[in-house]
Amino acid sequence: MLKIKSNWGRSRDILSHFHSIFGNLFLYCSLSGSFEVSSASAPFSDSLGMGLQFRVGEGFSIGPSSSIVIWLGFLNMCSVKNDGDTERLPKEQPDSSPNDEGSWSGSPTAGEGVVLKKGPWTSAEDAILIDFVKKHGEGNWNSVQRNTGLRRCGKSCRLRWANHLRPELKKGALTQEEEEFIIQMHAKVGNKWARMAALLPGRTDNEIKNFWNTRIKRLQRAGLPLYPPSSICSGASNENQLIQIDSEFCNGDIENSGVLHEAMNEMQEFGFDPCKTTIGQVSYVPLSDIHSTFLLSQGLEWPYTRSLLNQGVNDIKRNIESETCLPGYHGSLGSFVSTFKELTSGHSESMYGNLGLGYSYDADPDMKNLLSCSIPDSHALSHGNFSASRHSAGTVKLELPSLQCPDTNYSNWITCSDAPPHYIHVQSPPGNVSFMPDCASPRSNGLLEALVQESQTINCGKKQPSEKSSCSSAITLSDMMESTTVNFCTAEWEETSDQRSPFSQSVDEHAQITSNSLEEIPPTATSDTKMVVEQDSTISTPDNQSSHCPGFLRPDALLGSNWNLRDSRRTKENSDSFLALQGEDLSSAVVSLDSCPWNSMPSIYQLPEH
DNA sequence: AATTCCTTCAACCGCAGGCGC
DNA sequence: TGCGCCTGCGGTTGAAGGAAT
Repeated sequence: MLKIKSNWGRSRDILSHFHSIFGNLFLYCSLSGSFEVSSASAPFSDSLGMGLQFRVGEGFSIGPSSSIVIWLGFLNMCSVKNDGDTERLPKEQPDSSPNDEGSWSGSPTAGEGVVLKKGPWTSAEDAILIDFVKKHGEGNWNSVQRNTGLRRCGKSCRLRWANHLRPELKKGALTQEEEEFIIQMHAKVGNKWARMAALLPGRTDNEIKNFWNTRIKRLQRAGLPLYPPSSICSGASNENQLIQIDSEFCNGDIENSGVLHEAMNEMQEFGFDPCKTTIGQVSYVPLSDIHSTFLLSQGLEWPYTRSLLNQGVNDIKRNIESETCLPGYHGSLGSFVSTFKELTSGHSESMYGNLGLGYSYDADPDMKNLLSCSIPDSHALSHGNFSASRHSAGTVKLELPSLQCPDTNYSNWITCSDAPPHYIHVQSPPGNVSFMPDCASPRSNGLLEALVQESQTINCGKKQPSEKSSCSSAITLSDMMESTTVNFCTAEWEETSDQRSPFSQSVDEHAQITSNSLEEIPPTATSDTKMVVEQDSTISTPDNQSSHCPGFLRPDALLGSNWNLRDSRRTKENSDSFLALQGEDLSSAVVSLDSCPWNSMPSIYQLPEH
């Protein structure tokens, strides 16, 4: 960008000089923003709005006494309009302007064979785009190239406008409040950058994404948790609301859940004030993550510390012993959450800890199982950071931690109510989920590696110095990939005499959690851990076995858990009845956690075809 | 001062959904 | 229903600049 301040005569000389240097370029004079014209003669007086363009060396005139301050950008690739006449000039060949910013080679071509430019935008291009948007509004981006000659594809124009040229954009670094908001939002919605950006006026999804990626790299390196406990806590501070929402969900009236809609609307319309608002004040807490969020809100550490979790288990066991079922568990997840909160309330202090990356392989099967049960749909969930926001066929995409499935179809995760005896009803999200080796591919963004690394870090931190040496080599990614298949819930309605709908009975009638069952969770070792994903199927539980899990499991909650579920069977009629109940193609699973032959689950590589 | 490493961020890419024909 | 176009989203890349050596 050159600044030329001159009277007209000198300006013309200068422009001619540029012309001699750059050839038959187009010089673009933006009259917006930094461009200023102190005076101009008649021919240009009506062009003082936007996008004054002229061609070097051609007959333009301006009053000889005019003094112009011109910010010049060079636009050597497109034809420009001149006094309303669109002039299509012979194409400037890229190789004729090797010094031009951006790239030409391999660029896509527009309809007229115009080679589109790639690479950084020039201010001249910006001005053209701004001009176009001012005249035509946003949208119709592909017409930018057609109407202005700007040799940028529509997507590029849209991106440039959205990320850089929009007048409402905030410049500068994110504020502390905005960063906190992003962290909390990420804990809730995962990598939904656009959604976050919509709630952060003046910020772009790209900006937020870059912030997050930078942040996780930094924290990864430092071995710090991704989610500060305070962030998570505030993210679910309104427990009552969560439970209320949850209860309504559990009543099955999802679509008409006023609370849900209210919460959703509130989230979308609450007019987030980055200076004042924290996400904790927002009641947007999708059901699918209520439990995990709640648990995390208790500062529940993940990996859960053995002491805490043992304590929690013991508490639950005591309650189980006295009541057989979880007290207060009346078919509502929220109720269970309340129960769990009560059970763990005395230990919340010890719960506060590492909420971030860190799935501990320091197996404590009891607790992991327990807590896996408690977190039905969590991105951060099991390991604090795994997430699977997209369930593409056959694979789980390991995206960075969030506590929530962003595209949660809330109806997909209704659990707990009206399940038959000894069953835990689980609905898995659409699409099969598996844990495939490609998770460790470079495309996986290194998250798995990060996870492993984090776990090592944490484990090392917990161990005595003498143990650290072994710690570092305790788990490697390859180890994990080779030895770990994670069994997801595969379930089927047991062929019981009761052929009623699985939903015809309430959980509080049937959910039975016994201390015995808790103790029956097999000891685990990483090498034995398996992940199996099946969909639209159920796992049966022998009647003489009680489920360990109080009703809300979901597959990815088991990621990294040490559960190995017994072989599964499918009962079509039960599955069909479930689907009929749901009225949509949802996966369902009834999971029972009996004393299954833990190693009999098929690995994900042996998934039966559905 | 030169080089390497690291961080940041703008921009590209592929994909998916919506829409009109 | 299929196709093409447009738009939006999320993942990824690579250039630029700063920090470290």
